Amino acid sequence: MASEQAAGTSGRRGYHHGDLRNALTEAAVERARAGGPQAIVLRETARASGVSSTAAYRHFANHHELVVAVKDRGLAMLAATMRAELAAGEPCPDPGDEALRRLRAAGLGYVRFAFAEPGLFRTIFHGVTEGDPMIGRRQAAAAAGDGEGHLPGTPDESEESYTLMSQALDELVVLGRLPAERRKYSDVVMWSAVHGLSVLLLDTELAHLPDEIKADIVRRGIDVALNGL
Amino acid sequence: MASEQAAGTSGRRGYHHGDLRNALTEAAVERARAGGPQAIVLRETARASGVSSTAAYRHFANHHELVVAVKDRGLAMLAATMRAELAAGEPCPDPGDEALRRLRAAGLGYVRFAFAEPGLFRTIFHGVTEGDPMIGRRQAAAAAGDGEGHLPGTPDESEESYTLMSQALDELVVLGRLPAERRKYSDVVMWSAVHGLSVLLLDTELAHLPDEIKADIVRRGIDVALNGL
DNA sequence: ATCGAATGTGCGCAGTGTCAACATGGGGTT
DNA sequence: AACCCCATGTTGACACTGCGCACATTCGAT
Repeated sequence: MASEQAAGTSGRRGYHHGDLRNALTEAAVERARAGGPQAIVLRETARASGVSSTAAYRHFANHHELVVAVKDRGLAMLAATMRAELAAGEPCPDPGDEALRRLRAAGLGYVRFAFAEPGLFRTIFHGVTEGDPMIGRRQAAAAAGDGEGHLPGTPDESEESYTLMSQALDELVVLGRLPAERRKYSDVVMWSAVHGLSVLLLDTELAHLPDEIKADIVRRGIDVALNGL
Repeated sequence: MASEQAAGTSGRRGYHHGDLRNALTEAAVERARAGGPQAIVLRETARASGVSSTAAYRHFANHHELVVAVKDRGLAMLAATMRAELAAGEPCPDPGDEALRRLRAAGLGYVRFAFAEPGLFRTIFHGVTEGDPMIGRRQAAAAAGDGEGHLPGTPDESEESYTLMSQALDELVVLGRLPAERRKYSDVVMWSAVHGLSVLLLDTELAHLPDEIKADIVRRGIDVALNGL
């Protein structure tokens, strides 16, 4: 049969695609962006890549792994958005102010991403019920308190979005803007604050509020968290 | 045919069930408790109620409405848990302290419910993409600022869990423990704080942390929010 | 007693995730 | 350069889902 498939992103020259795993992931990401995690359907993703449904099983053990691949991309984009937000504002002269600015910017970037890519954001935090979103790599060898700031069982490496906020907090401690005793769970609390804001303003009655008000709420929420710390 | 179905919860005497809507909802709630929103599958729910799949469509327009019914039950249970938490601690003599205690208890109850019923909690906040969790009743007739505390587009009536926190905040203002200017988005911020904590400690690497540490984090998170307000 | 509206049943359709058996051809070995 | 292996794709099928349609049963007003 000579049916040249309309090769979407990366062409397929012959029987073998050459880069199917990527093509599938990208197609899945596109679906997730448009319709959230539920929109990631393996068969259609394969179809969109001009390939048979079962071909996907050569690159993903099952549907869930496809979703995980999308999550990873989403996480990367989240981190990118946060980094962009960091780079956007101009640095403050005082190192303490600068660290605080970075922390605030990181949080703002987090929420901004959620608003800009709700489908991906929802996909990142979805379908747990047995180990998922940032869960997975490395068992929680959790024996409490390693004395330092980081608590065990935390998504350190490989979770840039988390790291960005955590580092800013470390700086604040070094610069004396945050008492060391209060450092302990600050990263999680900060993360939880911006995450809560994102989810509520996205998946709740509050989603109907006009954008300006949402922005006010986000500002207020972040300020409250920073003050409280 | 004389096949007496093993009528699960509420018996079915004959051809007509008598209370199918409730039976279906309860069965669905049970599935959701065990497996989250994804576990709510219409056909099986009908099967569990000893009834044909399509019978469900006499009581729910579609699968989504079944899920909504479960959400409503979940919301009610959430409120109940929060109320229980309020009643648990003994009231403080000073009215200001008491209001603060209530606010903290409400937040704690929220998180406690999330931990106690993760399946229901996840179901409550799930599958949006077009109007859902507390969204739905009444369009956001949102014209900003009615001057008073409540902002338009907020789940006031019918959302007891929200009301509990909101009322405590109102009391704090009346008792002079919270400046009126800062009242404005405090309810949303408080809600978002406890929601963020719940989600992260439930659906994230952090879920692997030992319970005591989670409890510490929750305490810290709530304290930060209260301080920040 | 009768008849219409609720309510429940069976069957079928489209679509999904997944498996097993088979086809293809690119790359390393000779 | 010829050869064969095995990673990669393909077809077909199974079990399951949500949902619509036509039909059966029964409850409650008349």
